[in-house]
Amino acid sequence: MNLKNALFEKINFNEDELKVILGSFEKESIIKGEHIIKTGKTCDKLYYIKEGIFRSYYINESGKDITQWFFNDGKFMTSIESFYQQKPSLYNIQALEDAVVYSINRKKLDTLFNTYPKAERFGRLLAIEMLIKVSNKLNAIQFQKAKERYEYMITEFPNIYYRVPLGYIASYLGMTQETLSRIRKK
Amino acid sequence: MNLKNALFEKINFNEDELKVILGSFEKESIIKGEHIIKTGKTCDKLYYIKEGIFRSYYINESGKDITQWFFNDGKFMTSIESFYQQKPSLYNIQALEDAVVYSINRKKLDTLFNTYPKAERFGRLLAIEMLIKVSNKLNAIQFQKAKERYEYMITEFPNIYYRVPLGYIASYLGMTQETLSRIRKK
DNA sequence: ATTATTTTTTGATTTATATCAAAGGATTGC
DNA sequence: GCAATCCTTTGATATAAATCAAAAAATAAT
Repeated sequence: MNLKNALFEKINFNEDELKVILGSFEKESIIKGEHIIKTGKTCDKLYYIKEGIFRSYYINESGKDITQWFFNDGKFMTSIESFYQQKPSLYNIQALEDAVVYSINRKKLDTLFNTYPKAERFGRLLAIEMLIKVSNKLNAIQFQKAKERYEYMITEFPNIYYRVPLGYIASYLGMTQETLSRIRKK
Repeated sequence: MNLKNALFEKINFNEDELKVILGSFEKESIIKGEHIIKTGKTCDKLYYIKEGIFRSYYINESGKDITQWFFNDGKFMTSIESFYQQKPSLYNIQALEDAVVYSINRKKLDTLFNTYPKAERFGRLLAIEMLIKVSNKLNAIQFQKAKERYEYMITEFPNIYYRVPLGYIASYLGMTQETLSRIRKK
């Protein structure tokens, strides 16, 4: 899906609005393995993924790499609390495949929010959509057995689960890669 | 905190705006144990809690009562995906103490959103705030031991953890009440 | 192609927490 | 004030998943 359709899906922007909004984004190419934001830095951009897969992750106190979320094409992505509250990011975000994205910085986005109430609404709907997804993951993680968590993964990310390293999925689901490997065998 | 200050905390509404917005809310009293929304019903109201504590919960496939979230005074509360997407609620929300709330229905809120871009912005900031909190819980639940999860609870809900039944906290944290009881002993 | 590196699988053992069961405490209602 | 609920604690046992270790498979580099 392209950015225009992604915007249109939630809000009926008119042609003029679309022109300005689309014009505020810049195209970027990112190669596999590259980071768009690192822990400790303040994230200044919101991204729309045209092609590719990304993950957010952090290294915990015991040195383990923990994947927090996957972002695939057609979705918006940022280090939320860093971008919106302009404070250091707790997460790294890394491309898992060569990717093409459209980005907008905080300043330009604020201008859009101030100029077009519809843009503000789009932002609100996007936040709510993400909130519901995170809640769903929480429910899956909180009370389900390892096998059911993997089933949740397949439902939530049907286009991703077979494309990214098993270890990343395991930590995303709150289990070790050995456990996930054993589950997959069945 | 009162509703006016809660609004003012995020957005500099002017006097006229505040008057209309505050006038759109209705005061309600709810007694301990009562439900403001039940599973399967569509939630039509957003609440501001002036006094009291609430919890959202559901009964899972094996019949267990699982607390999903706690809401205390000074916070906004609703069954998010039900209220915003107008579909049946997955959760019940119940008062754990006698409570006083201010409520606004979806229709009136939409009018406010359409009339005052600042209200829309308030809605966006509220959604983001909640999103960050849910993410924090997810990180606590996903990779921490039972003891650390209880410490997260104390940090996130310093005014609640000693006021609600231990069983509710246990399921909120993804553990059994026996485990939580043993942790508390220390 | 061959080596080097990364990722996944498999096995043996340990551990945190769930489950089952029952006894104590604390509240609520009459 | 006593009975009836409800909530919390304690103990014994079971279990899902973590940990540790190493082999096998897949991918990338020379």
